Amino acid sequence: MSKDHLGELEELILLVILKLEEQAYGLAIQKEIQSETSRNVTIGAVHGTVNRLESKGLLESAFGGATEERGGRRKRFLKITSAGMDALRQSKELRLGLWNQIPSLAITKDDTQ
Amino acid sequence: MSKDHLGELEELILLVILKLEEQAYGLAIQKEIQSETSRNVTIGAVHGTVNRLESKGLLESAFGGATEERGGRRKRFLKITSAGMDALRQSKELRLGLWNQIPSLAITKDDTQ
DNA sequence: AGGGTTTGTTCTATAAAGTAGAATAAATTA
DNA sequence: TAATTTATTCTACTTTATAGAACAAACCCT
Repeated sequence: MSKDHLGELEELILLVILKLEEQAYGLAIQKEIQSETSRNVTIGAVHGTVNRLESKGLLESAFGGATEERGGRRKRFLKITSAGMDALRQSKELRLGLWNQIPSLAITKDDTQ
Repeated sequence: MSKDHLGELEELILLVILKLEEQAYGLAIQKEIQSETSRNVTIGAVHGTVNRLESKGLLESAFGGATEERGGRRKRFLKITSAGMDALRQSKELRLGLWNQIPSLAITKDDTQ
């Protein structure tokens, strides 16, 4: 079927949310993208994309409690759904499949952990 | 710096062009995407993206000669530039880096050729 | 309580990327 | 030169991504 693939920023944000685990919220995502890719994505772009992903059912959000002994508004924490994980895995399979058909991009043992 | 990343379809098309080697042109790309991903991208989408990639210097195009003993218009063959290869490699490094920080997505020897 | 500071999300406008398919063009065959 | 085949180009539209200012909610201090 068509139209189930992730946009480029959508995929990046899902991956960063997984990496951040319990500390995944808008500003943290923005900072993580900056440090991981030297790319300056604005906070509006992050939240806009997060909202889109939530409406597609690929992630869920919930506001954290107040009083973490700091000032500032409550954080909106993000969590990947199983549909979100499926989308990420599908994207990974697609790329691995193509890379491995192209000698100069194929995965080798150097790429493993 | 910012703004050097590939769109989702841009990356897919570059990879397919590499795979198709000397037979990379619009219709062949469309068919390859269909068979590789079960995704129906229209021919207009393919050429639009190819044009954008060419104007960014990530690929080059040249019309094939006539007379291949068939009917039909000349093919516009596509070839990745070194800047295009760099962009693909950078995209690969970014994903490998993130996947390998996420246990359930990390690359294992099963993913190698 | 009121004002200031910090931390974070929401909102509005625009640009870029992707979708869709009809129109058109160039080649061969008859 | 008309019909057929193969392929690109064109036009309009939708979805994604970019940008940053405006706004909100928590804390601290006096």
